[in-house]
Amino acid sequence: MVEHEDRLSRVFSALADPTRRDMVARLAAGDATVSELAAPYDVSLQAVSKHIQVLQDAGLVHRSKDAQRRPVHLDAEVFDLMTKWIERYRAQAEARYQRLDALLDRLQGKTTEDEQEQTKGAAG
Amino acid sequence: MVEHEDRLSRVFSALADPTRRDMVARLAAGDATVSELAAPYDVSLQAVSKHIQVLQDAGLVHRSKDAQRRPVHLDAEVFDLMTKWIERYRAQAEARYQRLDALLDRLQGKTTEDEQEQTKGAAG
DNA sequence: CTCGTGTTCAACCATGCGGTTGAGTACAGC
DNA sequence: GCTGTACTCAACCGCATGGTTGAACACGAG
Repeated sequence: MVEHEDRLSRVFSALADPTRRDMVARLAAGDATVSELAAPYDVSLQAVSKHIQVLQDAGLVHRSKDAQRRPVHLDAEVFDLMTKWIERYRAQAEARYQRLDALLDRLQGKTTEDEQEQTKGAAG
Repeated sequence: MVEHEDRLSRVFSALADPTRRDMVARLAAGDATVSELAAPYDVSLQAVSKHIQVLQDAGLVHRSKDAQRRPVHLDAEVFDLMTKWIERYRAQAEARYQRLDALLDRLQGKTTEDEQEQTKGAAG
């Protein structure tokens, strides 16, 4: 029913498979046909074809036509989607961590009111 | 029992679920207990508990103890793992794309026997 | 000790996914 | 027009996963 998984989910999901990640890694070095991609793995061509379909559905690659061959090309722009998501929350988490760090610093001084004078907010 | 999936696979896999991504997003704003995390979703507490387990197995979070509560804390360092992987291949792909671009510049005027339609919108 | 709260464990079910094999499609070469 | 090559489609299988419910565990408060 819920076939309409959002893009990010499809991208992460596609990259969750080691074989598919390896394919992407190799495609980063240049386009490759299905059989070329399949060569290193001990699986059927059909399985590889399916993997490519998954990558394509995630928008990570697209296939063109060259006679019987179907050269696969990496579309690296989708990476931005992930990177943005990751960076957003990492930054948030890190900022929070630093605030907490500073807060702990301040609380440390607050136990003895005298030490409040120590301005250690610049630390870090 | 191939439970020994590599780290990267577990991270990508964990983040492939929208609910789990949302949890991570909320955890970036600060720690939360299981019930707090579960509140917005229309699923059982047990389901949420399982999600947290998945995130934990991926090294994205860890749980501490506070009486009966199990505050969940985001471990954002794992993001680096992904970012590094992504950046590595994106850079490679982009470099290649630029080389190809330069090559095409040089070959300009020389048409091959098989004209390919460039449906690309070029660089964003 | 008992009770309530917060969470996990266990069993179960439906769906999805990675793999297979077998058949079908598309194209180049003889 | 056959034959071989490159690939996809379709059906099937086993297992992992996300969900459920019900029981169990851990702990603080009476």
